Amino acid sequence: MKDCFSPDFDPLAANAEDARAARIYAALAHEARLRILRHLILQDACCCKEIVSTVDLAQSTVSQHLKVLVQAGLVDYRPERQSSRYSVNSQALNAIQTHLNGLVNDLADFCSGQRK
Amino acid sequence: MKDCFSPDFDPLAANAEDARAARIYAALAHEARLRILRHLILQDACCCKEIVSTVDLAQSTVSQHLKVLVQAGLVDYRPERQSSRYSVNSQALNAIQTHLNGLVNDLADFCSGQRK
DNA sequence: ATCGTATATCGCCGATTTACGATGAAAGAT
DNA sequence: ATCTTTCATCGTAAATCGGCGATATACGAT
Repeated sequence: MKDCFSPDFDPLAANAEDARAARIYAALAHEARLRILRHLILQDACCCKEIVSTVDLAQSTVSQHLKVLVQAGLVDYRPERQSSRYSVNSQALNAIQTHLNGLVNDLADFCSGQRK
Repeated sequence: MKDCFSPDFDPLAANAEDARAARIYAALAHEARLRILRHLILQDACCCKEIVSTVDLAQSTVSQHLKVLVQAGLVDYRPERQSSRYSVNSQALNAIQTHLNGLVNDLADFCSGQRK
């Protein structure tokens, strides 16, 4: 547990996790990508074409969105002979959940006046 | 609980929550705004100047970032005589946490092969 | 060898974001 | 009345995003 109340604690110190978290939040910040991600969650290891068929976007656009998700680490990519396979990276999803929980918990701690 | 396994469930149906969630994720998708938000969490009801002093950015830039957070609903804004007051909207923070939990839980349910 | 399919990438564009300095408004201080 | 402080907004420039069609690659099928 972070010691947020020690005298030299600086909540604004360069936070390496924030940089990574910001990239993941950015990947989540588009309705189409949320749809794609949810599809991948419920139907693992999809190919690009299948996703195109469920989203009203051009194939090239979907490919771009998938690339964003992959670069953020939220989705794993396995190029296959005929059709590539995309699947959710549950670790990354858990990581961003943890990051967000950290914010919310800080708030909860503050509201309850809790000290270490 | 959403019935994700009913025959006519469509995970890709237009999801009104996704639009709002995407806006909030976008607000979180910047390191400076994460810093600002964390500062507001640990030190409620800050004025703009105080935040400027903790982030290496121009006052106008900070003001813009605050505007993004306010428009996303993550931060409340109360213009004051001398110095405006910004404070975290815990409801919005909880809402986005719930949205993210929804994704993660869907994944967990899928992995465990759980059915209703 | 040619065709069809699936996919990634390129080039282009309009829109949006991010940053800054400058300016103006509101209010307290002198 | 005149400064000073605080803050939002405007204008601007650079960068990035989001979308599309076109194209290139890879491979199975004919």
